[in-house]
Amino acid sequence: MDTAFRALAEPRRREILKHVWSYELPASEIAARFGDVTRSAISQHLGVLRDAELITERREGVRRLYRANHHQMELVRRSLEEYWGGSLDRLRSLAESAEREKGNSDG
Amino acid sequence: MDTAFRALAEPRRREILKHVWSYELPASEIAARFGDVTRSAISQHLGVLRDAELITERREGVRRLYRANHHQMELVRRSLEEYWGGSLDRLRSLAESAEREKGNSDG
DNA sequence: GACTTACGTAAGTGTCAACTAACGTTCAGG
DNA sequence: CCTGAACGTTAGTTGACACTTACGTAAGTC
Repeated sequence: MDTAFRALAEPRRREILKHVWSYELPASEIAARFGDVTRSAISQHLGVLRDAELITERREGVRRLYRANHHQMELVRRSLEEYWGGSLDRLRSLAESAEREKGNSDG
Repeated sequence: MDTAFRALAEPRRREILKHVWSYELPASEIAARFGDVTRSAISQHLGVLRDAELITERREGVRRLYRANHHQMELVRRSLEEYWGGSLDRLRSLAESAEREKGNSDG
């Protein structure tokens, strides 16, 4: 879990995670979406995300398809909820109060 | 928000955050709860947490009382929810499915 | 004013992490 | 077997960061 937190601390990795959130993508396609960085760097980021179990890897011929692991992300979110006491009701009310705020810059 | 993610990446800071979650504490008291580290190190951690707006500072005489900023933590949690699409219903069902899992190591 | 308490801050050090460049590996086609 | 594509991996460098030690500072006491 600690590994997951460190993995998410890097903005680039959060971005990658979003790219492979709803459907899987090959490493080359992911790297192509980042113009200011090498393919190698992305590969290393994918390694970190995989170690943190935030993404899963599937091999298809010479390519490797990556996809977000929603389950692990859920565990991370639950970890944050523990600060509030872990109550599901309390979570709901807090989410609702935040709904009225609507203030956000990063994702 | 990016600052908040980096602040939370450090286990020690998450621990500090838990200590000042439900009531405020002076810096000395917080430092006293960590035997393997200097008071200075804790002070620096408090500075990082304050920059990330994850805690608030209140001065009382010579002491400085710290307390968790629940609002900012809520924003962080919301940032994670965005991955799922930000739906409140979907959030609830996911939290419930995770409830059946009950697998956790870190807090 | 001198002293103590409760802090933050600056300087210096060791470690980790993000990056580039170069190399190794696996799979498919001719 | 040779080539090329799509990857991961291994140096090696640079910057960030967590830490300790030493110092500075504001508030209270005498």
